Amino acid sequence: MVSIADVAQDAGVSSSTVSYVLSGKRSISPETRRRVEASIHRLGYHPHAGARALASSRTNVLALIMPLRTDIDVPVLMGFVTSVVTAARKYDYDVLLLTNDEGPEGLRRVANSAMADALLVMDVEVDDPRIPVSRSLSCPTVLIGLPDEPGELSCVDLDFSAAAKRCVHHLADLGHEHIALVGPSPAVYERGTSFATRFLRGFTTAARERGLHTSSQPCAPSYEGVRDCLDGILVEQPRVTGLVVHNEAALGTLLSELRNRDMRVPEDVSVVTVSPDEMAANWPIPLTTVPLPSGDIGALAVEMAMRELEGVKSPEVRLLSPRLTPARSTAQRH
Amino acid sequence: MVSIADVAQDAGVSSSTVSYVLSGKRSISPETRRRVEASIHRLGYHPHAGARALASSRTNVLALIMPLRTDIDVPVLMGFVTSVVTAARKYDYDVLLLTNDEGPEGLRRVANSAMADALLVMDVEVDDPRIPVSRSLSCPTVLIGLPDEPGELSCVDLDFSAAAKRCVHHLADLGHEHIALVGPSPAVYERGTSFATRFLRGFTTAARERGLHTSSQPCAPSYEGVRDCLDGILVEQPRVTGLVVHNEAALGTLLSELRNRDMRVPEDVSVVTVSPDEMAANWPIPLTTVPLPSGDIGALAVEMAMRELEGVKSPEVRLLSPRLTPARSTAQRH
DNA sequence: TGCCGGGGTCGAACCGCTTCGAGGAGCTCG
DNA sequence: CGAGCTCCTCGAAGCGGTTCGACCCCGGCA
Repeated sequence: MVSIADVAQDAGVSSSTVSYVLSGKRSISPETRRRVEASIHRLGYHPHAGARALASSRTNVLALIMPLRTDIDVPVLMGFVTSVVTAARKYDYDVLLLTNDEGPEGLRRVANSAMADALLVMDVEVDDPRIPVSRSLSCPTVLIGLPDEPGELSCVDLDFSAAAKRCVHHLADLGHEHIALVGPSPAVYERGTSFATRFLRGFTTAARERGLHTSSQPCAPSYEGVRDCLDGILVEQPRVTGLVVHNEAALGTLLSELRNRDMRVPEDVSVVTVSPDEMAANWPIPLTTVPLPSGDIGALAVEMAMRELEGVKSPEVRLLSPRLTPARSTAQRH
Repeated sequence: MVSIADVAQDAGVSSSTVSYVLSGKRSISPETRRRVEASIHRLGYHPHAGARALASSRTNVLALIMPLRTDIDVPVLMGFVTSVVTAARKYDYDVLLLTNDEGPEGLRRVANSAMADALLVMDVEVDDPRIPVSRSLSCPTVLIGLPDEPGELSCVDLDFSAAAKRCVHHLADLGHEHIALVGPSPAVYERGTSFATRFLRGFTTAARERGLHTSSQPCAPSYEGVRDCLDGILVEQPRVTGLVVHNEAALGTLLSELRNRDMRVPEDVSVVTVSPDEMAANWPIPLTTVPLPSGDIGALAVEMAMRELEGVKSPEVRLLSPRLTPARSTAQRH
């Protein structure tokens, strides 16, 4: 392994000089800098990450805690993960990926053994056991999601309440009076996942404001789940003409099932959905969508972590405002 | 931060004794061990990862290099990622997640700066620039996928050739004589992704053996892509009664489109597909499937890396044999 | 001419852990 | 009774960086 001493010798300087060339924390004469950089390049020197972490108590690593669930929307999850990794690299950070099956103890392990400088926690629940732990950790933490009591922790998320309202207003503006929400899997509600409840609340609030008749049903992402969900809705709202779908995984099956039942989109029923950026256009009918900007959220989470590491920024809660992209799946009520 | 010296002092022993308690590399009297463990627990001691890596030149970290593509099957990718992380934890390893947009240089960076003990490379192409680099790295590497020349590197993958054959034989056994392959996105073929070509080869070979008429088309995962793909197939094989779908992302759209065209499954056309474990049952018609065991593959990749780290095992190529799970989407030809 | 100041470089201490050689205690055996 | 073991524990030397104080050299100024 080529070490800083090798570079120093090769360049005819001391190893501290090499270190300063690398970190830029002291001024170095142009000539020396040139020689050192040449040696670094020629020897293919890469600083030993462990040694660096030990000496500087900085790892240049971000820990990302990922849910290990099957009921969650996989593309959205993947969107977070890739955007976090990509954004982190821009700051010369790498990403350590953890699953939350270690529970809160996993956070403690990673933070206390100095494997990462900051924690990004995904899929936080309304009352998440990981929150008190990370608060006690003196390690900057950014939550992707919004718990009931963020306390001193930063949060980023889509403003799901506003997103739901936007969907409802869109349908109301088109004259729909009976609308329904196809929600996430029942399990998502049961464990108190924050975005689901926020969306539901936004939905009902906006519908009440506009004087709409509503129904809302969770929806397991299997064929049976979709069928039951639709049955449930039609019992509660036989005259439903507008559907808000907050369940990416069930979307395809739902559209098939609508056609099975001769409910044409958008002639008989308008459909508006919350789903990952790219997917909306790839359906037989282009869907009216509130995009879920997982890329933006991931990148923002990284940025907030960086600000906290620089020490310049205190924790904050950032909820991105939703856009709605109209397409052919929603229409004026007949 | 609580260090090994704190523990040592608390337990009334030297820090090397604490180290040996932790590593088990020398025998320790039961009484001493008990005291040390109590102190560790009471102080909440976690060894400093960087210091440990520096001293032992072992990081207990695996680097996983992930593709950053949109044309790849996201759930499969996610299956790899989660199973790798989960399996790694069983060996007390963590996972550093990299994207391949750093290219081969990223591998070198991570290996040379001693951030990981081994490399797991996903989505390898037939002639992948990362292969010569990782071969030069003296860092155990496991490829998920199968390049043309693995050389001294380990590989794990599903035997896609066998998988294709199994699909073909299944259809042939049911009496189908005109079959077609709905392949992955054109981009996947263009960049020489190994599994696509292996599958295609298996498909044609088996079909020839059985004397079947075939067509094969790549398929972009949009509605237009599916439509064009189906059009192409029907031009080449107007009498097609069997479809092999090797494109998870397009599957839903494809099934809708078949119904649009009044091609009933399985009465008019049988459909067999390669797709992630869980999904097969969640369609309106349960699908005959060759499961793509991403969980097994990920776990196996980790295991192989561990063997190599222990130094007991030399590189090897492991191709998992496919199973075929019959369901209602394939039937005897009418 | 002598002094001061600052840019550029060096040496050494340290970060927290692993590991190796050494050594003390207690035992057996000749 | 001492030599020779085994079993357990200790001390110290690294591992490869960062960082701080010290030092040298040189130019400017009184």
